[in-house]
Amino acid sequence: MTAQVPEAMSWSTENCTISRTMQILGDKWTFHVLRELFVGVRRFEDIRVRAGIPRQVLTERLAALIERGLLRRHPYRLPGQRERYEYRLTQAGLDLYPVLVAMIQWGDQYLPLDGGPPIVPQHRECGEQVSVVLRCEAGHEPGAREIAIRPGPGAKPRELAS
Amino acid sequence: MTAQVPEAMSWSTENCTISRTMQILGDKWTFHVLRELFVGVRRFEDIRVRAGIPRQVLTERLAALIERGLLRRHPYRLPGQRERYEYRLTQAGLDLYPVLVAMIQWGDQYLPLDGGPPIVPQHRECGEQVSVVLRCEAGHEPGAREIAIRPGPGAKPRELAS
DNA sequence: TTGGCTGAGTCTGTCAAGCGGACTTATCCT
DNA sequence: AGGATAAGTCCGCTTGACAGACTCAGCCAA
Repeated sequence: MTAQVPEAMSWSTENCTISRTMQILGDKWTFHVLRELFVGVRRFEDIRVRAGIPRQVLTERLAALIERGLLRRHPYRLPGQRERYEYRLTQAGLDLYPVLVAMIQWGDQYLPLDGGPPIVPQHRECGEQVSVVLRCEAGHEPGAREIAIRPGPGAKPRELAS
Repeated sequence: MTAQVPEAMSWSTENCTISRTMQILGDKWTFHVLRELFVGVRRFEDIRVRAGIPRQVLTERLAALIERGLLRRHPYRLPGQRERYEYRLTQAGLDLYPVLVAMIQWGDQYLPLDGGPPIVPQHRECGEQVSVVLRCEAGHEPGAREIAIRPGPGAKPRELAS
């Protein structure tokens, strides 16, 4: 029943895609910032208040997301005020939609609220709800137990130095 | 061009599904732990070494994930050793596959490695690579710019107390 | 032209959390 | 009895989060 030595034990974790992605996203606040941008809130002060982030942390996270290419600063000007900047998702940022939608979907299933889901991703054109689906190249849509995460071409054998 | 007041500004963030999901997953280490479990590494010491997590932190994270219902402890016994416990994903945990796969997919696209992807999710039956797809109820598969995250039935108006 | 307002920060001191390394416990083997 | 091992617990240091005060630039109204 118990695999004596799981296959993965022979492979290094140092270049794992999940780790590398988590170095960018893997922070309590980063997802809150992204959520705000995805729902259309783009200004420093609005993001800060809605997400409840300490200013300093927000400053730092926005800078990091810009540096990583997920956001860009965009000048705007309200009538009778000076020019300021808002933050917008780049294509790389927008391509996190599947991650966000998958998280919403999981949360709605396992942490449901009485009143129903508070936020819903929808297709702009038809107004229908959007969800994520797992699909293999052959067109099957496997359930969770039919999937395995295996080493790929870039996998490195693990060093077993003490 | 700039939305003067984004629609989302009128809605509360307090019960947001992403926040609630992030209260469980939103931690630098939790995803590393989940990755190990998804690739089949289940034992405390193996997880600790591979993920490079401080023992204390691992202890705490495993306990939290168990309490939240994503993992369960499962007794095992190696020949000539006493009984110990390993950690396995529950159905709720396995249902995070779409989140993990979406993250791998994003990482492979935007943080590619020379040697190709180090880990690949595949369909056990046919061996083909699995990816996530966004799909609406009407069967369309919208791109990132065709999606909007809108308030749903459970959305609460925001309190504007200072 | 002075003074106030506002958005977007920076500065500062406190306190919790992460961290590496040493120590502990329980069981099995020789 | 002595040693090995998995899974922790304990300890002190350092890093980061946090709240709250302060700054800065440009615009407005008086």
